[in-house]
Amino acid sequence: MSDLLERLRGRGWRMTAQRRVVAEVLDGEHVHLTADEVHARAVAKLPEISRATVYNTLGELVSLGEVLEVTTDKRAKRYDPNAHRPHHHLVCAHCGAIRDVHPTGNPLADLPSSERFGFTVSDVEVTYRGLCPDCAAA
Amino acid sequence: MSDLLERLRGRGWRMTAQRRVVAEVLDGEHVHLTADEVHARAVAKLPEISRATVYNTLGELVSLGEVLEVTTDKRAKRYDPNAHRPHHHLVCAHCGAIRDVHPTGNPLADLPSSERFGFTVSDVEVTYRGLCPDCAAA
DNA sequence: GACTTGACTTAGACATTGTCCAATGTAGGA
DNA sequence: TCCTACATTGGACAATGTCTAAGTCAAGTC
Repeated sequence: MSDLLERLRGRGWRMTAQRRVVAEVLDGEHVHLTADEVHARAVAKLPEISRATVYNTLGELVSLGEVLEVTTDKRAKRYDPNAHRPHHHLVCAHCGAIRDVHPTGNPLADLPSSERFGFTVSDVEVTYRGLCPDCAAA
Repeated sequence: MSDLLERLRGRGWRMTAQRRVVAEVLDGEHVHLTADEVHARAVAKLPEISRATVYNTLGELVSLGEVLEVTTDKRAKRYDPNAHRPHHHLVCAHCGAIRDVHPTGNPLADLPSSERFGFTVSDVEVTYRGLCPDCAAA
């Protein structure tokens, strides 16, 4: 919970009301919010917070590795506070619903060095696509 | 080459100059173009083509399964004409360079049904991230 | 070849998402 | 308490994509 705030303080973050609110919004939610949704919820707690600050703060949280950026669709980036447990995503192609999933296997190991073209590969993002039960029924 | 045009005609596409140009641009390029880049190249061949038409046509090509939509970064969607050979992507986190890669293994098989939450999973997109040789050297 | 029709294209306004900047405010140390 | 560097603000701006009304044209029909 406020583990997050503690960690941030420990990293030399200057603690402002705005940053606390953004961290709280992410910390309290186990969903995948867009920047705008984060802003909307932050405004509910602190009406004068600006959009630029939310973007800045999200960017900083991402650089610090506290939050993951997920780009499941063409629209907005989404922010996933569940950064400390590696996982991937399952997205409904119709309604956009997102679930966290934990596949077996290790995709990084599946990329032979002959297929790496000299890149230093550090990360892999797997997005499964399909229809959620509701959309499949419709 | 004009296989693509033939297939499209066979599917009842009304063949217009604009659609032919967009199909040619994609067909001739083995790279990953953004919608705007496709538009720029289409304009070179047919100056009066409009942005809306390029977007429409790209959308149709994607629905028909002739072209893949790739969202490797927050910016623009990219269009990959290599839709008939399944592959994944390796992206440089610094300069955005993209390479097609062919990992071993089958990520779809790695998602147990207990992790599918009732979804009908039909597709998987794997994006490896890292640094390309040039950016790693810098 | 001319006609007809409905699908296609166009230009530009609009929407969404994200970035940037100069002016102002403030957290935290001295 | 005061200072100062860092953070925030608000609004302009940029990039990407969507929508619409009006005009255009491909392809079938005669």
